[in-house]
Amino acid sequence: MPKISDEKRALRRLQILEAAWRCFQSQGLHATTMDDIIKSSKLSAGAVYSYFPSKEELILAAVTTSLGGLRERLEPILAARPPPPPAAFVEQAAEAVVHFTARQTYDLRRLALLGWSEAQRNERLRETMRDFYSGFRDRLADAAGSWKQDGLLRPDASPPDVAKALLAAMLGFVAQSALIGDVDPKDLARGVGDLIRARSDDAP
Amino acid sequence: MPKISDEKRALRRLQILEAAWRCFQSQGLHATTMDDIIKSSKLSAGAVYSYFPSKEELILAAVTTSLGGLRERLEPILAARPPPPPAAFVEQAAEAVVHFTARQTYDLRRLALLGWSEAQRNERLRETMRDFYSGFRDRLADAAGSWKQDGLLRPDASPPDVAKALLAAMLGFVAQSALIGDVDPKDLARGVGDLIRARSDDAP
Amino acid sequence: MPKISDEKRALRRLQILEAAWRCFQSQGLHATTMDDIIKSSKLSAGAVYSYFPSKEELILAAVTTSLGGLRERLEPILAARPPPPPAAFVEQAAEAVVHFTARQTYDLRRLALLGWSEAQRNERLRETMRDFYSGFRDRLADAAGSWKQDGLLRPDASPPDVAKALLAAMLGFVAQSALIGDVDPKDLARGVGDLIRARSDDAP
Amino acid sequence: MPKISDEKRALRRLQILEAAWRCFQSQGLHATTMDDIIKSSKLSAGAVYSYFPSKEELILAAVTTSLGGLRERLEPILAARPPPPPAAFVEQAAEAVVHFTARQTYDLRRLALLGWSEAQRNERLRETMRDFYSGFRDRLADAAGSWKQDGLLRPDASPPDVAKALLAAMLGFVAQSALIGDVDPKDLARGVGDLIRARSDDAP
DNA sequence: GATGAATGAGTCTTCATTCAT
DNA sequence: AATGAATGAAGACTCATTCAT
Repeated sequence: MPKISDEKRALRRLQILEAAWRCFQSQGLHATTMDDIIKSSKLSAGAVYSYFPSKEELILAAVTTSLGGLRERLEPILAARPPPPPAAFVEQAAEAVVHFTARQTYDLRRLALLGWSEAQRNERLRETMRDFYSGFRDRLADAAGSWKQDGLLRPDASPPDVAKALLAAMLGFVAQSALIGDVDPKDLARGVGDLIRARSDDAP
Repeated sequence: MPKISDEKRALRRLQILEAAWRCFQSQGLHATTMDDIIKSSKLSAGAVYSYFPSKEELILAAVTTSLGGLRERLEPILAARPPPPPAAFVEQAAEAVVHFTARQTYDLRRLALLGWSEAQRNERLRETMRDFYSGFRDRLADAAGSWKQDGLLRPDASPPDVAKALLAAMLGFVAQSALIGDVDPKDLARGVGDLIRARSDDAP
Repeated sequence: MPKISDEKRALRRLQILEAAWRCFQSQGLHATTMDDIIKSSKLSAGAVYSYFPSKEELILAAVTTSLGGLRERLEPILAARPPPPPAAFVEQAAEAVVHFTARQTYDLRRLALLGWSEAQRNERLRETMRDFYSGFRDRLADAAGSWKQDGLLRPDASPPDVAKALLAAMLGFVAQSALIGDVDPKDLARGVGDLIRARSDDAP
Repeated sequence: MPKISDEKRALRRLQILEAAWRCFQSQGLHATTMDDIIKSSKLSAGAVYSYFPSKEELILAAVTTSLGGLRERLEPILAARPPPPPAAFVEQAAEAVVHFTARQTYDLRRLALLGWSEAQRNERLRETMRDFYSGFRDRLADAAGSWKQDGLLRPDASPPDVAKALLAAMLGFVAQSALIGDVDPKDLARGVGDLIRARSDDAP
């Protein structure tokens, strides 16, 4: 197995994936035909099918790869110890999502919504996403545990629930910015911060 | 003078809509064929098409009607003065989403994700959703204004940003519970509450 | 059987026929749906079907009735004795076609082309048309016989062939004016006249 | 670099066109389903659609191609100088129509009537036909001018009107032979000749 | 009788996938 | 290995006709 060939293969794969991202994002998963992707990738039908055996696999790969890229971006934020306090944390994670978008030919936020929808009827995709998001949530819970330890959260705070709230904020940021479009990470962080600075005796 | 009463017409319409909800939610918007809906509605193709002129219209109606029902459920929560404090507010709104779901033959959360995805490529649906969600967010901003006035939020809090954060929490609750499935309104409220009770001097 | 009812029936029939003419002429025979005709006639589906048991019958009636009207218009021209000489004859007949058109809500020429086409695949229509046109041609042969007797045509002229040529001129006038649109009866008569006045020794 | 040669492509195209001609002519334009043509062409639906993007295009191509073939046949007759005298001219042109028919798998006369009818509601077809027939008529007017110059027509004859009369004779020949069926080019020529030899002082 | 809602077979067209060259 | 022409099952939608009210 010559090395060049492997490299070439990886390149080709990416070429197809990028074509798929472009198409999916502008037309949606189902309205995109294999022919659209084939044309956009500048390869032949046979070539594309030799890399991805079906449209479903291609969708799965497109989403999985995308999620993998995001995970890499998120990693340093999640790994920081001590973690940045909640509002800053949310802002940094939202920035990662936005920057990831800007860097590539595709918009992660729109692709995410497509993936969520598809996950409703695609078992494998659902599992992939569940793993990704619950893995992320576990890391958030770790961060919350750390905040609690540092006294940033009260002793009776529930890190898993804080993680749920923070994941909701993140997912909701993605949805909101794809659907309405006028939210940026700073807005979100400010809103979260304002809530954190609220008079706590009225919070049940 | 129609041979069929307005009442009956409305009933038939609902019959089709319920069939559509059932199908959409179990198979997704595009994987559902008109024939699935026709069979499920126990009507003929022609009859279905006399109520909804195309699949696209049917999708639009299914989503719009659903959103309308949710709006009604949310109304009393949004209209309460003074509004319940943030965490309670979020809990009640999330409860409305969950209860709405339980009451009908369909799961609003799953349908919502399908709608978000479809809105990426359907202009009219996108507008409908943008109107709905930004209308909802405006009401959230009103509530935030009220909290500020009552001293629940600090004088320098930004109600629009708080609204963005709260909408994100709501949308994210929907996504998270459709994707992972183990969140309930109380978890969310507790997490939000824990954040609110956080030591604010570390919130930037 | 009350007389009013019969009159009313005839009126209704005509009302439907006129609707059919309008639709056929603007959309063609097959692109016109029964619903178009029903709407245009201001009657109900059931009512229309009580007058004409199928679309095919309606087409047949529309064409037959139309042809009947034309026959009446043509009759005096065909019955004149001695008949007008060839060019004048052609002009008068063409005028009858054109005037017939102007008098009604429909354009006989366009309807004729639709009928010719339909006659290719509708046995009954084909027979109706064949009867009509060959009956007309027989009358033209009579006129040609008369011209021959009067010395207008040479003694060796063939009245049946002259009739074929004249029928061709008439049918061709209809087709040409529907397809190109810039022919009027006077043009046709002048052209025919110019040919008749040609130097006959070069005609084989 | 296509896997299939241009030659083969042209052959396949013709294969489909011939299937379409067969079907159209026996069932009419609208009663012919794409499936009829697909079956008759021995190709698959997808293959047929890769050559003709819609039924309408196929109809247009069937008619246009057919007209093109006729034009070639007519060309030498129109190009002869001096042109044959009127009756001979008409006979030769009618022969061309008849022979064209015999040579192929289709009957040009029947197809022509279908095309005329369709042209009523199809803009592009109407233009194609108008161009074809008025182009042909222009050539007829040239011939008439030549006859006039040669003294075959009187000095006051109107070549454009003579062309209209001759085009009418040709179109009418097509219609008459499709509708009644007992006319041949010789009959037509004889009838025209008899008219030309008529006593001209009675022609207005 | 009259109405018009309902029926459902039939149409055109698309598109994921294959396989001969 | 690569190509892209071909396949054909499946989908959205229409419309002549019927029949319950």
